[in-house]
Order: sequence, then C-alpha cells, then structure tokens
Amino acid sequence: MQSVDKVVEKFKKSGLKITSQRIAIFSLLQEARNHPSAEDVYQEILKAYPTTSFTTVYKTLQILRDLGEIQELTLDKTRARYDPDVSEHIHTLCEHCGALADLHWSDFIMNNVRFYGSEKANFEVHRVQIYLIGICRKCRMKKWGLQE
Amino acid sequence: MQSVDKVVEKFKKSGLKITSQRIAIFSLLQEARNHPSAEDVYQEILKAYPTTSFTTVYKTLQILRDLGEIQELTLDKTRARYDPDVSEHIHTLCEHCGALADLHWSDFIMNNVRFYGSEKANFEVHRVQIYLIGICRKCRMKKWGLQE
DNA sequence: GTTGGTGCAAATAGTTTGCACAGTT
DNA sequence: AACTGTGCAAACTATTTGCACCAAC
Repeated sequence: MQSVDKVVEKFKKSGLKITSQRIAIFSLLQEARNHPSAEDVYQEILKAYPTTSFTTVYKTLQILRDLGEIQELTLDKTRARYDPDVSEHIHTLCEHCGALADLHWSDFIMNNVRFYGSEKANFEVHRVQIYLIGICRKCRMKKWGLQE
Repeated sequence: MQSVDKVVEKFKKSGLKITSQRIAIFSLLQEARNHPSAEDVYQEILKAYPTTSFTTVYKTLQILRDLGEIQELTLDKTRARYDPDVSEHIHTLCEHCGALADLHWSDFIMNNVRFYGSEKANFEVHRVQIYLIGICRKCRMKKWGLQE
C-alpha cells in the first residue's frame, strides 16, 4: 500500500470521497504487519473512532483491494485477511498459533514460479500466491521448552 | 487418494464403518479432476444415490481430509474445494471461468520452495501450497476469437 | 445541490452441529 | 447388542446488500 497521501489522491481521482473513517483505515493498514481480517481492522478502528461501523470498514477494504492497494489472502478458510504489502512474497501459516507471517527476500522463488507458470504451463499469470503451512520458530521453541 | 479398496481398509482399521454412500463418495473422488466443492460432490452423488444427504458428504470429506486422503484447497473464498491428489503440485485458478487446475511436473519448484522455507526461514514446513492466479489457455483463446 | 459514504439491520451462503433413527460390525 | 453413520433441520459465522440519512465535494 502506498502512503496515506497517495491513496487519498487515488481515491479523489477515482471520484471517491475522503472521510475521517477512511483516513483511519488507511493509517491503520499502513502500520499493520499482522494480516488483519476485516473484523480485526474494525475492532482496532473502534478504539479511535467508536462510531465507525463494520460495513464501512468492509466496503473500504473492498475498494482498496480493487484498487490494488492491499491484497486479500484466503488461506484462512474462516475469514479473509488483508496484507498492505502487495509485493509478491511467500506467506507462512503456523498451524499451532495461527500466525500468518511474511517471508521476505523470496523474490527469486516467486520469479521462478511465475516463469514456470507462464513458460511451461502456458498460463497467463496475474498473481502468484505461495503458502508454507507448518510450525513457526516461536512455537517450535516452546515445544522444546526453550526460551525464545 | 489411494484406491477405493485401500481407503476402505483404512476406514475399517480406524473403527469407521463402510456404507454405500461412502463407497460412492470414494469412487467419485477417485475420478474427480475438477477439484469439486462439497456441494459439487453432493450433486454428483445424488445422481446415483438420490437419498444421500449433504451432511453425509460433508462429514465424509472431513474424515478423508483428516486421514490425509484428500487435500482441502482454500483459495476459492466462497467454498472449500477438494483434491484427491495429495501430492504437492501447483494449482492454477482462472479469474475468468473459475477453473481450478493442476500443474503437473512441478516437483522441482515445490522442492525449491520447501527448501527455501526450511533452510532460509527456519520454518518447519508441513505443506506447501502454490497458486497461480490469472487466465487459462481456453479463456485466452476465446478472448482472441480463436477456436480451441 | 449532487453524488457518494455511513451505519443499521436484514439477507445470503457456506459451514457446522444436535439429535433421532437406521445400518454396520 | 454396541456403536457409528445418516439425514433432517437448525445454529452459526463471515460476507454481502438495501436503504434512509449524512457528509464530502
């Protein structure tokens, strides 16, 4: 996701209006590193703007997604989760604690996969999603009774 | 998924019972190449066994998943889809027609990704899921007005 | 003033569960 | 006979929509 200012510009250019709720949502997502669900974003926004509704959060997330400012992750079967980092990167999902995390510096792999799909499979690749499902470092340490 | 006979054996060994409905579900999945949803399986089973209920299909799919005989794909936000091929392979999702397809001979890539996660990210990888989202060959041909 | 946004409440859709009866072992 | 499976209906949960009022432009 671009800076709040740029997103505001983008909204205006598209004929969309800027409200205090939307600014709050933009700002929150800007900082978010935990891949929040719509409900998560809503709960967080409530703290600062107790009058905001879930519907508003939901609709704004939709728009941001459609504008390509955030990406929707669907690995979690129960709820969609959002990532303000739209660059292609691998996600890890811990089966123990449910944490969804980013795996940076995975460009090489992502490019390989993309190439593979385009060249070998004759598929017009728009997006690549890679998920590693397993146990994160934290949970592994706990399992062995070690401190972090 | 293993052969129907082997799955039957596995069920019996686990103290689970074999019914005509379950045999029908096993057989159907054996042949399925279209990554059916629970509803898809149900509709198909109905043709041969009009008395079968959705609940039965649903519960049997759960068991098969838990036994590791089929894998649950969650890319499709609206419904879970099931793949009797539990080997790791890349899936493609066409944004146009919604088709979810397998990409075979992707072992090299899958192994690379797995290695990357384990070695570079210190993440205990249990499963890898890779999705390519874009436009399939069929829809691309149509777009250009070409025959298949 | 026009147009789009907000927020409530209700509709929708897939998933999941409780329970009485039936079938498998 | 004991125990699991089946199938109906209902509960649940996240998502999505209709609509009246409000706010940005």
